[in-house]
Amino acid sequence: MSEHSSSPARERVLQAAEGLFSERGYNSVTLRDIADVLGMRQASLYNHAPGGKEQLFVEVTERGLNRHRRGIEEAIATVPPNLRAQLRAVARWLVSQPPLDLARMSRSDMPAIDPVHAQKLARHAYASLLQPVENLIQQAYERGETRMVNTKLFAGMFLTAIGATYDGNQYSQLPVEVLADDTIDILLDGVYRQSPI
Amino acid sequence: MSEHSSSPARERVLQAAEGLFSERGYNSVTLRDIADVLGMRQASLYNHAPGGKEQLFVEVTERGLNRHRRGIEEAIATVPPNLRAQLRAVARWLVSQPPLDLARMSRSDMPAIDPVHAQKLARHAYASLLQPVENLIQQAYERGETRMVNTKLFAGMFLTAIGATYDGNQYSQLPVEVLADDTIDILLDGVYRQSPI
DNA sequence: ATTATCTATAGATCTATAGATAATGC
DNA sequence: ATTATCTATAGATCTATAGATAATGC
Repeated sequence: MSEHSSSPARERVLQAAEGLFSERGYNSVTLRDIADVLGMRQASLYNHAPGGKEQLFVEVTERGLNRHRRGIEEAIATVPPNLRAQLRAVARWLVSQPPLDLARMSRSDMPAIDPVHAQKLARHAYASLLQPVENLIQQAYERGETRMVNTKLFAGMFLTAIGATYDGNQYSQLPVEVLADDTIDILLDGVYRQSPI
Repeated sequence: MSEHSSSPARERVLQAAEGLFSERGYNSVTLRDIADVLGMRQASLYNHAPGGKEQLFVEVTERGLNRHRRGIEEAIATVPPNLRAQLRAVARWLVSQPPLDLARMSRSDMPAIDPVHAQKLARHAYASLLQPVENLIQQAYERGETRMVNTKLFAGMFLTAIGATYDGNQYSQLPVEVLADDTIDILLDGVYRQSPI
């Protein structure tokens, strides 16, 4: 809970680590990879993270989740209480950040670290990412905007779909914001010409 | 292209390797992990895959992609030419198989192997998974079932959403088939009470 | 004085190879 | 006879620690 006024050097280390872990995952990133990005020696990282690789991962992941919680909240606050506008705002925030891969985190990263840390991160990820989106869809239902829907399922679909907006469509010319909007249109309107009730 | 009449022992090795690689990814699985599952020594794996870890990964990934191409094709062949029925059939096939994580493959697994193999696998994945789903949505559009939509985007959303059906909703009691059907309903109908044109 | 880096290296783990032994399939 | 396993081990890589040197911040 401490706000840890990181030195500039430490801040650079954390950012490099977050970028790499977020892209490739815990086991695919070595301390040497992180040091190389920074142009320093692997051993020097221990000055900033005495707990080593796992501490570094847990710390940058928690930081990232906190930033997302705030970023998502602020994104929502800037738009009217309308599901499409809210999801677009959240999506714009998400694509401005290092990639999120919840599936990889839960299948690959979490099993590699101390179960106590893993459980804490899993709860943190739920509270920071899934819960806020679940709330949006729930409130939209209460406003009468949407039909009844499994909110957890919808939140998961939204986050993984936006998180995957980067790759796969990397050759598509279109800016990620447009892809994100198209993704949201599918989630909200579906693809049928007209809803066949 | 050879159909390689694997011995039963070799077959067991490939299945164990596929299960682990598919769940955790290339870098998070060691040859010892695979050998442990089989109750044998790590060095013994080289009898079945002289090319070592990378050969094992490439081989089981290609095998898996071929199996998917066939499985998807057969799933489609069993149902009428209707998008919802087709996607449900494909989803039932997918959730019966080891998990697919295209995002992790492209961000984490591919960068870890020989670029020549990576490129080959990427094309293979496109042809076996994305292309067939793109065809379904394209044909549905031509039949007048759906509105105009970015087919690559839709195919990616469908595959990642179904692939993520396992985790996240693992506490939801509901069987994966029901979750998959709900996922498809969202992709086809959206979540709005009625499509607001 | 403290923080940030370095070099050097120990210890663990991982992939891969060599060569011996056991199991299997004509 | 061939296939499948084993033990033993080399060589590479990775994490982490110790202790020296350089940079920074009062």
